[in-house]
Amino acid sequence: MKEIRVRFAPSPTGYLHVGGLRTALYNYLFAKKNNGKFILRIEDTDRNRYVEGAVENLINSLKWCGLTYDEGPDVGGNYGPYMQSQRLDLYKKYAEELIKNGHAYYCFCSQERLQSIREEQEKQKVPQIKYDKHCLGLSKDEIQENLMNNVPYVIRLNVIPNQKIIFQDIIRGQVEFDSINIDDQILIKSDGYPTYHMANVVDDHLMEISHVIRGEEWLSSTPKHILLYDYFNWEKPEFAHLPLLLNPDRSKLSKRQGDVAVEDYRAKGYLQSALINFVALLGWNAGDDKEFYYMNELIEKFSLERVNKAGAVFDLQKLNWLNAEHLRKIDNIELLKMLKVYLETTQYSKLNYDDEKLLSIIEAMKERVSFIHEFVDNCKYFYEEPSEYDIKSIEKNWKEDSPSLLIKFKEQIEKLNNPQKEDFEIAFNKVVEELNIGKGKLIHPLRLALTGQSTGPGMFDILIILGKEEIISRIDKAIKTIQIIKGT
RNA sequence: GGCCCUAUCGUCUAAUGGUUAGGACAUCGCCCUUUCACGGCGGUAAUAUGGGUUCGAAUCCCGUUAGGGUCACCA
Repeated sequence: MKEIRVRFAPSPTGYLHVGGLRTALYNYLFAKKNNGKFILRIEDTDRNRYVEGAVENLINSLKWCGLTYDEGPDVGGNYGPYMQSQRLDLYKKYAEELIKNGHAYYCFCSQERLQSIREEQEKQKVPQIKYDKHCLGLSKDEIQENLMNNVPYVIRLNVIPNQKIIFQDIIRGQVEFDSINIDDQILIKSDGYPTYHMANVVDDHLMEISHVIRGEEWLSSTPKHILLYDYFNWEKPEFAHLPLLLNPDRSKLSKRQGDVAVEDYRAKGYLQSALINFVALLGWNAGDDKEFYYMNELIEKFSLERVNKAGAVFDLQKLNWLNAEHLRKIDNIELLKMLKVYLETTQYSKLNYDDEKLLSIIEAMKERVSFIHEFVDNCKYFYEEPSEYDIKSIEKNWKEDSPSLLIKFKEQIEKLNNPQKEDFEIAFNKVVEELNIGKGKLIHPLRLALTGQSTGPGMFDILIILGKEEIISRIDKAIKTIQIIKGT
């Protein structure tokens, strides 16, 4: 059997789009599943859109996602170079071959003439605006003369009209087009660079790509590619056109309506395993109820036949849920490393908490967060004393006798020497029993005094993390501050 | 506008001619917990529409509607 070879072929626009990530991922999964090769090819044939550092950025995002490729610009391979801008001679050579066979021709028409053709056709309301094949009628001598005089030219595909072009798409089944609707596509631009269609077909052939897996936006240009394969007399690859990723309003996923770059999600603290899991499920499922996947499981289960036809809305809520799920599966030692990295970027970088303390924060918060940064943002009271107290909680939980209860509790704490979690528990119970009150009467104002809010981990987890001295000082401060707030 | 693709809960989807149309996210309620979260249980919620074919249609066919893609010397 022929070797499976697939490619991800982005143009370097500056970042990796999540739609591109999904395309890359499906290519990767398909290759790995079938013991094939996954190739990265950079389609940088538009000199006007050159962006400094775009390729490096793309490669970084791909690597962060764990999509390692077998061949590519920075890793090499037997089919290189993998940057189209370094393959210009090849495209030229094949275009000239097409000219010899009559399947392509030189076109010397100016932009102005093309413009006026278009306007004229628009006026006449022709169904499909097309080039009028004017230069196809040029004699050999005229062409020679133009070339000698360095008249700028492009090379166009000579499309024969009224032919049915039929191909099988793995996802969509049979798709039919009529060549009457296909323009004499430019193959080589006047700057000598190829257009997408030319470069793509030549490279896919030369690189022995077995399956072209790409976004649906390419479906309607596939007949052009089919024509090229036929005119070259080359064997065609299999095609699979993936459904699009959509905004919540069902338009094509765009920057205007949220983040589209992989690096944005990375910067916001999304885990790569969660992003991959989420994106994999946008348009594919294994046919069962499983939704939590790691990459190796995706590889095992993936098949193109189970990819959906309809576009999928990129739903942040589900991504957030998956992120939390993935986060909870990470062991605490690993979380500790991640938390320390994050802390370095915050105002608390000079706190120098020891690992034991950070580990207990992780332990206390793990079921309550969806992101690493929430080990800090959702419980700042572990890193600094509260600067304000939740007003609703004051109204609800701060009673006349709250200060005296807290003072009683504080007195018990002051007696403790190097207290452990159980000691706090004993001290707490002692106060409650002596005063013969419900636990809530003390727990609520205590939580408010120590954290400034009414929600969070168990009280004794908070106590042990804060420690004796901090508890005492926070109780003192809270009593003073809240009395003032209540007074006004 | 031409051509092409698509259409199941708000969202992601399952059901490839016979199911009380299933699951997940979100949402609502209850339980657990003297907080919150996690967890458990339950509820609301879908086959766009009109015709066929068939004993039987979400599923096959045709029309309509709606959405999307594409029609560049961009990819």
